[in-house]
Amino acid sequence: MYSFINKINFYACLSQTEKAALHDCVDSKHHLSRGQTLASAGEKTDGIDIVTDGWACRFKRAHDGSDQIIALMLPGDQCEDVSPVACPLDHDIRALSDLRITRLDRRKLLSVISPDSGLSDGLAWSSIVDRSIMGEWLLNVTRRPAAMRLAHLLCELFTRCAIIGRTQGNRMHFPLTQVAMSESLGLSPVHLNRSLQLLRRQQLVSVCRKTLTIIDWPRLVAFAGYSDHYLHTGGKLSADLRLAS
Amino acid sequence: MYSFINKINFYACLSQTEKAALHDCVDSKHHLSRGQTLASAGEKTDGIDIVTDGWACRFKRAHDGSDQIIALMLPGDQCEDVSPVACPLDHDIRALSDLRITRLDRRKLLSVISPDSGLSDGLAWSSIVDRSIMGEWLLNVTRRPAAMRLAHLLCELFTRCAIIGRTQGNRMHFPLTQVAMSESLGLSPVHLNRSLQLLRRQQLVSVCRKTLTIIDWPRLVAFAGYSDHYLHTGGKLSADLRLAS
DNA sequence: CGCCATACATAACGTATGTTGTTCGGGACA
DNA sequence: TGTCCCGAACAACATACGTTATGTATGGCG
Repeated sequence: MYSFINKINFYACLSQTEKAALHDCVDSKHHLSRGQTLASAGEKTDGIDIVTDGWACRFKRAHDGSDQIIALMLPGDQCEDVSPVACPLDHDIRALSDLRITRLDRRKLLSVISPDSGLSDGLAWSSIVDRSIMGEWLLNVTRRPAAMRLAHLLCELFTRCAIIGRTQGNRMHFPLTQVAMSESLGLSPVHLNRSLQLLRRQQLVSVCRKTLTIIDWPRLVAFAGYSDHYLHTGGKLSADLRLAS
Repeated sequence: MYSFINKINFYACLSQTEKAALHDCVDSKHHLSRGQTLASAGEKTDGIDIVTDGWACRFKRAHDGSDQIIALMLPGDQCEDVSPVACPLDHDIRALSDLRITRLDRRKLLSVISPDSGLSDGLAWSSIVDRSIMGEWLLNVTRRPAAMRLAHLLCELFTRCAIIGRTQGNRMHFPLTQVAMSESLGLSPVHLNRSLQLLRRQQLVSVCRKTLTIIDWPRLVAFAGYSDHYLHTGGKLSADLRLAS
């Protein structure tokens, strides 16, 4: 829940009353273990589920049975849009690690949002950023070679973790397996492995034991051709990210 | 403008007053010719631009100078989200044909939307569908081989044109060049040409003189592994699409 | 300590797709 | 009617990435 408030607050300033109101919208809390399905295509959920701890992903199954991850969900991310309509999902959501979920009451939440408030703006921003990320992923998988693609994903994830205050210096908890990364990037697990080794050999990052360490942030950014514009950070993170080098 | 109302009305029922109110939100109208830039990355637009005639695209430039189209915009599609925040674009928008644009006043539009109205729901749906399309594109470019990818795109575009009432039987106006298609699908122009020829040889479609003709809709759908679930048509188009075979 | 499951690494080989360059045909325009 | 030019077609070649197969760590657990 605090990750969620952190994230919304990052994009638009929330008042104390709004923060309290959000807590009042909590309907229930759940735990899921790694690999479990959170929601399936076709389902309509009445509430709004928030990832409060752990990572999850949205994915689609392809004609050949392989899965493509179309979005990674970090703490603070929502499973559904905060919108008046409860739309049936067109994809599945799966836990990539053990997960804590907080379910908000959709009606209550909608009633709490007053126009021109920080909350209203923050939710709008969050939705826009989610979409921007998909656009950047589209560019990533179509135009960048494997290693660059991977580097770009790592940059994005490090930035997103910084936004919700989950980085420690140049390190962060990183529950993705190589298979999950390959499914995100449209690569085979083998080729992802090769690419990861390349980044390691170049002394750019190290990924091991569920920990991602950024060895040389400026060079990693250059290698990936990364810019955090599409995350709409507004430069608010430059200090945190400099720490990472 | 009518395409826009058509589209919103397809997803949620608009009252006569709401339709009239939308007309009142019109701020100005513009013409653009093919190739012109509608909006550039970093720009914030105060109004909401609607494509009323012609096609446009959102695209991003890659490190090697090539362009990736991340969304195709048909009549009725919006350039910006109808949200309280005017967010700087993270990509460019370009006219793929001669274009007519209608600009709505954001503040007026927002004030016209009452909660739990058809308009409110329709706009929410439209935004959800835009996002779903991106998710499907992500699957398309990463997991499907070239010809299947192309077939899938053609199915999608035919469905979207049917939604706004711009198909004639098994035909539709189709302003995309092969280069534009290749930029949408993450293929080289040459390989797109090969794929298009394959679909033609298989007697599935014919694309010529800016017209797309569906020769065999059921087989095209099967070949593409297409389902319009992600467009949330709710089966409302089955009649129109049967016409296409 | 030994068993097993899972994740990660490496190699050999095949193939889908990209690249370069050339040719062709049909509108636009003089 | 001829000329120009853009979009489309085609061929020869290059390569990045996928596939299959097998080997190596690591950690949980009785």
